[in-house]
Amino acid sequence: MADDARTRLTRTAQELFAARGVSATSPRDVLTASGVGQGSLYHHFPTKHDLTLAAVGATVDEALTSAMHTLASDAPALERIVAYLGKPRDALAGCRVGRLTSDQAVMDDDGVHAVVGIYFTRLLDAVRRVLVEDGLADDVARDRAHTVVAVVQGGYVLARATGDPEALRAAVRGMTALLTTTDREASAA
Amino acid sequence: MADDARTRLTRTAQELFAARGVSATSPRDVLTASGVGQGSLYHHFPTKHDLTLAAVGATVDEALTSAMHTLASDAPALERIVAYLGKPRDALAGCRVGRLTSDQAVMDDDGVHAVVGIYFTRLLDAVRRVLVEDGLADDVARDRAHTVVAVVQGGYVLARATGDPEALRAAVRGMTALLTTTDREASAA
DNA sequence: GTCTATATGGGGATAGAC
DNA sequence: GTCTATCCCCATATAGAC
Repeated sequence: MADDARTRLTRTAQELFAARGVSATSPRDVLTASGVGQGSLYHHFPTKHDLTLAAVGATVDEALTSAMHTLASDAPALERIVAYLGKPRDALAGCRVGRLTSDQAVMDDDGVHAVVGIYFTRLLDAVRRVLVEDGLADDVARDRAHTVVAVVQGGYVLARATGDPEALRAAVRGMTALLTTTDREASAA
Repeated sequence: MADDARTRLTRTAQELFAARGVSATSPRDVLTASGVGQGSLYHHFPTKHDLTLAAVGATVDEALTSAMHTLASDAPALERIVAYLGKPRDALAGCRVGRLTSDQAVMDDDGVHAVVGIYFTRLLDAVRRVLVEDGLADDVARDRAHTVVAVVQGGYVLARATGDPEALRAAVRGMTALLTTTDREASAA
């Protein structure tokens, strides 16, 4: 049952949301792009909220799985952080989850907003744990985890604003340099 | 001439754009909130594009002036970077400029998009110059400038996603700690 | 479950008088 | 420069048949 109407609708919505955002995507757009009929859409998803929740939920699950995979490899802790920073990313497209943060349709919908919140809460916590494993104190690790995730999210913003994907790479390189330099210092101490 | 119709329209649009984004704000919303009449709006701004360009342009000017003020004080270079990072910010509101980066009405409008791009290009360049002044090599300074600005932008994303303004503060604290630690190391060398 | 038809409200603007 | 009236289109559904 991988491609019944419901699944096709969810997947199409995920793609359109990633490309244009939730607010800018109408149920009609999803119908047209998925090839599913109107009666079908409103049968499976009575309101746009329902469709949005399903699509955003699926996207968050996928993104979280991918991030956790990188952060939980058997490499040394610092290398996992560097790997997370350096993941290949479509900079000009923006983060499929982070972008939702300035999408009015998402911010106005408590259920969907909560799902986006959970994504970052889990991601921040995973990064924090890796940093603790690397030897950092709890509070320092917490702050630094926020910094690491923020650099990626902000890198997307810079790339989209300037139209230059290199802006994200530069932000990540700068962060990686700071982390690996600090590490050397810590080892020397 | 501080409060003729044109000025009031621009200022009202700036506020509404900051609060709800460009896509989610209609010319009608601006009319109503400004108290100006419909004929008046379409006289001064024939299309939404014109109104958006005026409002976003004004917001970018203000934001740039404020940032430059911080970055050009007579304090030591590193302190200016730390001051930029630590500026008081309304974390849950998001960056008035950065948020536009995922606003479809902005990304679809080349003129407005360009103005947003200029904001970040200038800001990044100003930060880079301060870092060079602090003794960093040109390419290292360029990367690190991206990192600094990205941390702020990403901090906003985290704060809005989780609903917690502390997320921005934590990201900034983490970055400040890394920068001041590295500095100590550099001085010791 | 899926179809076609229909409905309401707002977005973005135009027309023409004052 | 500003006013009121009007227009068309699309977003988001609802209705009821098959």
